[in-house]
Amino acid sequence: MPGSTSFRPPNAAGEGPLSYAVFQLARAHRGRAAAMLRAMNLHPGQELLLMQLYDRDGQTQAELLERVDLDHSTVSKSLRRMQDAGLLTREPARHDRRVMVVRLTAAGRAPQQSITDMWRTLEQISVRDLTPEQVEMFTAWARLIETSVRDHGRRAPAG
Amino acid sequence: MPGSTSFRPPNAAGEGPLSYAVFQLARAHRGRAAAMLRAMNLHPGQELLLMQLYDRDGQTQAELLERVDLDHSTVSKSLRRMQDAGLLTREPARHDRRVMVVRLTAAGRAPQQSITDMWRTLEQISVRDLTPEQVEMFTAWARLIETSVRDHGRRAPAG
DNA sequence: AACAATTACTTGGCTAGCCACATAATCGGT
DNA sequence: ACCGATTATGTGGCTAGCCAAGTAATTGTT
Repeated sequence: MPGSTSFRPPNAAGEGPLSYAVFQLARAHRGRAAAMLRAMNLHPGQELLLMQLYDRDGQTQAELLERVDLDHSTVSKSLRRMQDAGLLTREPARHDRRVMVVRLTAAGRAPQQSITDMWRTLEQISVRDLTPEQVEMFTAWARLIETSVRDHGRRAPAG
Repeated sequence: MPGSTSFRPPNAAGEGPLSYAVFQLARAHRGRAAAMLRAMNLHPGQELLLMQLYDRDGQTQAELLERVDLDHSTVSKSLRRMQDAGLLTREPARHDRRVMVVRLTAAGRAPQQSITDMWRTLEQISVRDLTPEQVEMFTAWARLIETSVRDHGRRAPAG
């Protein structure tokens, strides 16, 4: 969060107040997360991969890919850097030598608690000025909007 | 938005449901915006700089910087690429030769309407499943959360 | 069994974005 | 007038993220 002074929305943003708010909120949010992650020598995005591996170690790159929903090249490169950093190992599976099995090292398992704490802290900061009910509604609506944005262009859910 | 299939949140994300929702919403949102921008040969982020220049042409790099609240190096590099793309010109101011004055070219002014339309479209998609009242509340809360996240660590407003 | 199609992953190339450091010009105090 | 801050911008170096193209292994088809 470079400046942190409040900045004025451009005129055209008036066409999409919600969208603009989402943009700005996301940048602030990600910036705060990045700052906290830096303290534990992680880069934003890496914690999501680690969290998936905390849920189940030894996953395939393709499995991780499906769960984090990023481009496969992004995951491939991130994992390689995390491997270089000693957080995990990757080795081809026996039955299918295309597949890369990803396993946490001790160094990769170490920050689990810190990451959990980080999420909790970030959440506490975020909801500071909202009631639990408001948080509930906001979160539900955020998921709703996400679905709208994701599904756009596809067939309607059913009817 | 690579996969667009719905993916499962990792366990640790349960520590911050709102934060996780914000993360995912932002990625979907930005992805959709990026797709629309690509159609007009722009990269995400560039439209914000253009919008600022639509509001007032001939701004200083420092002025733009303050308004978009990014790192100065990011703005510097983005503007250079946009200059290379023929969207704008940069020349040192006379009275202060450190300062770079940024001006739109015809090619830079051209996509103004498209950008405005893009924002409107993105907004319509986003709010598809919400009532105007819900949109209003969501937007207000998003700004509130943004403020919390931004202000965290600074001194209280007064006392 | 041979060969095309698919799958899993890698690599190259690009932009966004950050930090840290460097440079140039202006401002301020003596 | 000098010389140390301050200001405005640039550069280098790194990661995240995308797309497009490439490689290697497995599956499917005939």
